Amino acid sequence: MKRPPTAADVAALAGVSRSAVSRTFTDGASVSGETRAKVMEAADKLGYRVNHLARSLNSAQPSKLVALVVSDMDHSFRAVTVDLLARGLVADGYRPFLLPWSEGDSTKTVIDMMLNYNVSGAIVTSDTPPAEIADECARYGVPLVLVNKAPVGERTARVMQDTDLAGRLAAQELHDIGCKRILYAGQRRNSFTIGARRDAFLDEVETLGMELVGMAYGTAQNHAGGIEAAEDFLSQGLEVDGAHCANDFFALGFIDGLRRAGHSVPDLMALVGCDDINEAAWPAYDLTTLRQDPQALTRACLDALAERIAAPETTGRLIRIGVTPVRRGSTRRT
Amino acid sequence: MKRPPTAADVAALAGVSRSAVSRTFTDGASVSGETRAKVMEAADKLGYRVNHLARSLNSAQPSKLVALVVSDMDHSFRAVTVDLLARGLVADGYRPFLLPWSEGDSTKTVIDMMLNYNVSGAIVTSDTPPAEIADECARYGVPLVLVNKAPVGERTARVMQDTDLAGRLAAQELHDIGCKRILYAGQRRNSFTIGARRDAFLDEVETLGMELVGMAYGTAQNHAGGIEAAEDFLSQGLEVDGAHCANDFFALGFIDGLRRAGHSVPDLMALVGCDDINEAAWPAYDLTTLRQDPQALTRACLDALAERIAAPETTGRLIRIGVTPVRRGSTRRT
DNA sequence: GTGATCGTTGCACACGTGTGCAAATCCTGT
DNA sequence: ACAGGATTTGCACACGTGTGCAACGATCAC
Repeated sequence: MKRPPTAADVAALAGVSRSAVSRTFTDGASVSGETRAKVMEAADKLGYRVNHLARSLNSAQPSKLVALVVSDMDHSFRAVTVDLLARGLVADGYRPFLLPWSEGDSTKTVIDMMLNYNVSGAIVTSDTPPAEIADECARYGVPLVLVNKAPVGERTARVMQDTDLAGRLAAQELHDIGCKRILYAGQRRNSFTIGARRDAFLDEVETLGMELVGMAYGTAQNHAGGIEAAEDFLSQGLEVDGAHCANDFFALGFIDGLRRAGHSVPDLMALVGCDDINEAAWPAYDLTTLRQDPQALTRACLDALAERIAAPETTGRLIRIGVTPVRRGSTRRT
Repeated sequence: MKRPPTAADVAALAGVSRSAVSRTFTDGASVSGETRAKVMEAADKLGYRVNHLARSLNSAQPSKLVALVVSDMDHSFRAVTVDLLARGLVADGYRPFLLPWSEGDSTKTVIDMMLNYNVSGAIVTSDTPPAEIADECARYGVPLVLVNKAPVGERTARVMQDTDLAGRLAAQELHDIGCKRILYAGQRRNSFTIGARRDAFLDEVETLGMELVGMAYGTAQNHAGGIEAAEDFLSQGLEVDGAHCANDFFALGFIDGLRRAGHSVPDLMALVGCDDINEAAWPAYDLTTLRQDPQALTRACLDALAERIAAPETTGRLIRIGVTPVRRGSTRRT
């Protein structure tokens, strides 16, 4: 097991100085075509690759490492987002570290990781906000982009859904098909984005002259939580003709919970979710929802990160991502 | 924007040599309690963190970086696996790079990434096998673990489902409830694991005295592919009482495709999938399947990787992960 | 008190790379 | 042929860390 070849090895074989090798692999450096050719040949023969770790040691060159702090990867929308973010980062020349974090985990590991490897930036897209992480980033001057999270610190950029628009659109969808008696189903203790969306929804329900008849709760914002919420709803004996769920995953569970009791959507009530995950379009559910474009979300994150890496002193910005209603069977009157 | 503090800064503040600082943060080094205390205080005041990039430059210490090459993150099982792998790696002190790769992408980026950052190992879990990646890893001596992929090279470890067992169990599940006329639905050009499982399935179908009536194809191994396969099946006018699908995602699509035409499972035919993704348990589908434990899969990968990092010269090994039948409504006779 | 032993400390080097600076080389115009 | 400029090259240093080696001081046994 021999160690990988270094620039010095290549220089020796090519009969030039080590500087020449370095310059050959540095964009915009001054090397003659002849030397470059000799170097390339020797490098190819030896299988030489520039060691980026050593390169980034030289403080002039930034490290190109970016931390990707993620939770709830089993949520379909999250998985897609992470995939797109990683792809985008790689395409832009960055190297994404994947740092899973879930409630209860120590934040120390994540923080150590970011600072020990002096990443040049971080994107945080976990639901429950580990404020410590943001604080430490701010303290050490690591550019930070938060996705769908409450503001933390002075200089962090934030990308989030236009929750106000989303909440209002959900209410309008129900209003448009003539709903009058409305239910909201979600988690009791909501995450930041979902909470804001719910508030906008409830507000618009009132504005449009519909009546909020009740709330149904589940303990998690996923399929299982939706089933619980359906049971909660049924146990209350409410009469309702339209509902909005915290997100699509929850809505699918809600539908399954209603079905288990012999009901069906939209016969029992019209239903609007949020996110437009792939599963929402499956014929078994055919869920009306509000599309949050993962491409747009991702692009905004990458732009914001690049901007903050270029000018770390900039004060934080908030970028809102729009939503589009996607009408499907769950709001189709039969 | 000031640069992060270095060991020299800490040494100056604490009034000791830089070596003392280094030794304070190195396990098993010889430092007196008094010096250690002074160093820790100074380090804390300055907010010093050891720079792991510089540390790993010293060839004695391995880099602790691991590449995670992944495709099809939108597949639920894949997302869960990646999450568990990343968690496990972080827990074991490694740092996972997330490298998305899909068919059509250049392998150059991935290979460059691994070699430029001289990762100490890599786990590849993309479906279509980029043999080049494995070849380059072998050439440069990067320990490699392949998940559910065809063998490549001499010294790569492989972790894969016991496809033979899985295929036979699928057939037996159908046989147990009295099926006689069997259908297989999947992709025409199968991935390695799915192909092997299909072969074992077809073999066992014959052994048990059932009849293979036909095949149905879709163009992708996901929900959309399953719908296509259902249409393909219906257009052939076959009579069938049991079927096995390439994987769960595909099976859910297959069910939806049959439903769209007014049929239902298991009334039209019994159905067995494979993987046991979360969605398979959803009441709308209630799919009988073969559980592939992601925890066991992940653990095996991490162990294999650790083993190969410790002794890179070892010849490749194949670790088989068992499967367990999970009986649900799709094979329940009404 | 003295010699031996052992834990602690600092110096200096190594790791692989980028780059400022000055020397050297090449090219061009007359 | 020669001056002057433009381009290329090599030297030496910097980046932040770990560690072998020798020196140093303390402790202990006699």
